[in-house]
This record gives sequence, C-alpha cells and structure tokens, in this order.
Amino acid sequence: MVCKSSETTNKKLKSKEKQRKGLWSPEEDEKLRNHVLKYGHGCWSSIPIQAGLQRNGKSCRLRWVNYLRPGLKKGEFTKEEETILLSLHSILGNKWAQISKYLPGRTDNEIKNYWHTYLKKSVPSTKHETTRTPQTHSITNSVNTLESTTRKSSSFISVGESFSARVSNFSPSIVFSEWLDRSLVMEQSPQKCSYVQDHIVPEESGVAGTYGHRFYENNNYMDHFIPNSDLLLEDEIVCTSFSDSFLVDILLSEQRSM
DNA sequence: AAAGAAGACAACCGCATCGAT
DNA sequence: AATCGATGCGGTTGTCTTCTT
Repeated sequence: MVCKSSETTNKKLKSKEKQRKGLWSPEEDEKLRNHVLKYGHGCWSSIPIQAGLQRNGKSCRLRWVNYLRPGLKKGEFTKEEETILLSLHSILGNKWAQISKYLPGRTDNEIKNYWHTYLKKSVPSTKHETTRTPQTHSITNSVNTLESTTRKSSSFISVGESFSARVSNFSPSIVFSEWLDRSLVMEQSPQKCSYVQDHIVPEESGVAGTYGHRFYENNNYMDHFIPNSDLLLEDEIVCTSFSDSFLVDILLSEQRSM
C-alpha cells in the first residue's frame, strides 16, 4: 500500500510544479494504458513519473479505473441494470463503489452520474441523498420490481452482454466483488464458463468475515472457498455470474427486520 | 445562424481509512 | 501512540455537447 522512496518523493515534488489538470489527451491515455498494462499499477503515486505523465497519481488512478481499464462497459444502461441500481440504491444509499460491484463493467463514477442524470428524478426524494443512510420505505417497491423482472425474464436477468444471472438461494449478506477483474479473465477464455461469486459468510455460520468465492458448475454449487488473491490463478474460473434472487432476499430480509 | 440554457459526462477536491515507520 | 503518505470514496465542479429560442 505504502510505497515511497526519497528519490520518488523528490521527483514527485518537482513534478508537482507542472502538473496538468483537466481532460486527458489521447497521448496521455496511451502513455498510461501502455504503462499499466506493461508494469501494472503497484504504486499510483509513482506511475506519473515512470510513465512520463505530468499528472498526479490520483488523477492517473481515476483515469484508469473510470476510463482506460479493460472490461469496462460503455453505452447506455440496460433495463436490468437500471432495476438493479434502483434496488441496490434503496438498500445501500449512495454507496456507489459498493453498488458498482454488482454491476459488472460499470464504474462507481458512471453509476453516480447515471443516478443523478436519469434515476434520481424517477425516485421520490429521500433522506439518504444527504444523510447517506439507506432508507427502507422504498424497499417494498424494489422487491416488487425485482421480482417482476425476475419472472418476466424466466429467472434470468441479463446483466450486460456477457453476464447472465441465475436464480439461486443466497444469504442476504452475500456480496459480490472484483467483477471487473474477473470479467477480464472471462474475456480471455470465454469458452470455459462457470459461475463464480464472492461472498461474506453470514455470521451465524461461524465464519463471519471470511472473504472468498463460491463456485457453481453446471448449476451445481461447489462448497469451497478460495481466497480472492488466488482466484485469478484458477484456470477453470473464467466467468462471473449474478444472482438476482439474492437481491430479493436482501430486500425481503431488510423488510422483515423493520 | 447565433446565443443562452440545459443536460451529460469527466475530472477534481476533501475527507476517511489503512499500513508503515 | 503519533505521524505520514497512499489509496479509495462520495460530493461537487468543470467542460463539452445538444437543445431551444
């Protein structure tokens, strides 16, 4: 996480004087893309120097995450994505980074913009716009919307071009993560497809906080976990999937606990 | 055709958190 | 325990495009 050297810091101080701001040029994009693809992004603060960019590390990170990173989905949100976004927002509030984990290929910034541009007006204004505290009064509507969507699509929600969602029973505390990274793996070998999902194991199961992956192959749940860091090394793990019923579960559970 | 308004998207800023020292 | 730097997140602002008059 922390990566510093006196040399780097000195260089950084010097470069600070002439740091560029504003929109990125195609040349800058190219430099950043080439550098990250070649060397990775171990330390964002040193990347501008190494890549020959007159930007700060934060700006580089943002540009990569929101625009240059492979696997990003461009274009309009699908109806399903919109439904998911509305539902998750009713649960999570303005937790854009968390919401983005459920929408493969979409960035938190993109989701935030989309919300403010299109969806905000379609939802009655709620407190959590300002308090960041999730509201529950819209949960019933969200459940209905989700359930009807699920039925209409015969238990499948199509999430973007490459993902399909399969109904399965998950605990409300299931969460997904690293969609984008995994979507990259899928792109590399799309012929091999299994269902992979991250989740936090419910506390009652005795392994609270454990972070891992649950696997599905040919609709069969395979009960084992693999640490996040190891996942990408697994040859057979090449596809991600999205459960829609888990959302319904979350919503229903929230509703019940009211 | 031109100017102003509104909308959409990209990027910045400030703060919180985390890990290293 | 305190401090510092890096990173990530959410709110906000800036800029470009499209629409309206």
